[in-house]
Amino acid sequence: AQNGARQMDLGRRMAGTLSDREGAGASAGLASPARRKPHNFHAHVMYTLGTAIVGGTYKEGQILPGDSDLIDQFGVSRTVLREALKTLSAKGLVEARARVGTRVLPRARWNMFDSDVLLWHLDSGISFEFIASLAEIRMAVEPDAAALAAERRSDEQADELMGWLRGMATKGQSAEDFARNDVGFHRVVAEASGNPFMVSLSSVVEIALMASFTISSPMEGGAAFDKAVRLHRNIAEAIAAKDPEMARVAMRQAIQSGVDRATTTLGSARR
Amino acid sequence: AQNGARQMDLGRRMAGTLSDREGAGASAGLASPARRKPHNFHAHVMYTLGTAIVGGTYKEGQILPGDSDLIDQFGVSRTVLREALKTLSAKGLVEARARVGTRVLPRARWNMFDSDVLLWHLDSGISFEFIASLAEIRMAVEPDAAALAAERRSDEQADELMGWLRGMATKGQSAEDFARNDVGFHRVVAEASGNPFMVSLSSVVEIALMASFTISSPMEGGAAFDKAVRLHRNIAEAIAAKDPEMARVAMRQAIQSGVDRATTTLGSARR
DNA sequence: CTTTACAAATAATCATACTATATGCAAATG
DNA sequence: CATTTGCATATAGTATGATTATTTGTAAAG
Repeated sequence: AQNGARQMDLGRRMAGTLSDREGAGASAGLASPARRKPHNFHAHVMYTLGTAIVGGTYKEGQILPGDSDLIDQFGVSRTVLREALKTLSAKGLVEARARVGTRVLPRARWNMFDSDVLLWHLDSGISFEFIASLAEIRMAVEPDAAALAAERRSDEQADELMGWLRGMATKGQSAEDFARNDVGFHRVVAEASGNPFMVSLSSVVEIALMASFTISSPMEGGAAFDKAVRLHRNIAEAIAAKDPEMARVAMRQAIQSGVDRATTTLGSARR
Repeated sequence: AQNGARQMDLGRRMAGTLSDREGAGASAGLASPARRKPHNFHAHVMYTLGTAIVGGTYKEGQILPGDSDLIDQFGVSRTVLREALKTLSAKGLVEARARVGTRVLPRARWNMFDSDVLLWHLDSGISFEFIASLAEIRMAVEPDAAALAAERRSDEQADELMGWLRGMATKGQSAEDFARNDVGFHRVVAEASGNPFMVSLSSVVEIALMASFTISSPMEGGAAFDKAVRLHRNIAEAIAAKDPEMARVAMRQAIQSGVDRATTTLGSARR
């Protein structure tokens, strides 16, 4: 029952499916606006399955539907489906074995430092504990990164830091612009640390910051804005002065301040 | 020039290629013995390209050969090649764009916390700086993980910790067994921290520890062995006593000791 | 009860054809 | 002459059907 003159309308059928996805995927796409990644079939399947797994629709150890079922469900070819599954496998979410199917791996094997996995977590319901965990990791790594940066920074990097700081201090900018400057600042600190792992962690920090700002931006209150700028200035100055301990403390304060703001806002919104 | 009665010997040809790879891949496979992952075509292509990129054969920003070239080079089908590239893409090593090819992304976008990426780094020449970076990350995160574990551990986890410690303290075991116990110990600490990111980092720690032991195992010297066991006992006891600060300090000492041993051995071997 | 052999299910691989998309060049336009 | 527009082309993306490999459950043999 799967033959006939079907090859003729392949193009039309595919175009139609693309449009359908564009329309149906709007609800999912809204969660993260202005993502400039090209969202093709493969990305759509990956996102849907990824959020379903992270969100608990498919629990750990569970076998998710076989190839043919998923093909029907998504209306894509086996090629696309398999590439999506391979991608999920690469991120440690699933493992495919012959005769048993594709199994969801235990959370311990998920690569939490993967940007996509992180985004899926945020998209599938932002939990208080998750934000706390994010904060703990930042609190563990970034102060050390700042200290290392104070020891190893180049002059150019010190200048870059001041540039982002000036951006943050600009009055009247949008919350998104402020976040962008904040992210840039922290990325340069990571780069200046000279440690590739710290740099890799920047993508995590980036997502954490963006998530924080969707909860509460320091732009809203003038006092919070001034405080954020002042704390970041302390970091930049400590790194410029090549003072590791001061950089460590300053970074700790800046992170703590941001986390406090986000958690209190989220906490009051819960009641 | 690519037709004829080829479909007839597909099976034979594939079986032959598999055997060839098994033989030719021995040089690459030797670097990591007893890896129980099923190494299929896809894994072979991924490993070869992955190490080539990480090792600098393909530099950042460079376009790697087109699909057809790589198909010829590896003797695999388009499906396999594309799945391998998708996997590399998932790990942030490359990005494919129509009309330009598959480009190697800047190192800053590589996911350094991916087990494969990490292994490829170690396989493509172990550098002094890389080990130092690994140590810096451990030093930043694991003491905090130990402190959190001291606050949040369950009684079962405290018992588990003691179990792994007993394993480490066992006399006359192989260096590999000792490493396994060490890895288990640190993984339980991460789990007890209750932070999924710490758990995810365990795979990094695992690889770091295994790499350290290929350089120098504390099994070699009796004094080093006793010291390692003693330092780990301090951690376990601090966590059992729910003393975060003591756990933090103890973990710091244990890591420092291991790193010192590895670096001095590596340093003296260099001269 | 253990081992071995077989069968079935499922992922893995292959081959080919076609579509979508981005880049560069050329022609048209101001 | 500079700028924009359109088209050709190269490359990745997608589709489909067929075949092989591998694992596991089950049944038969010991």
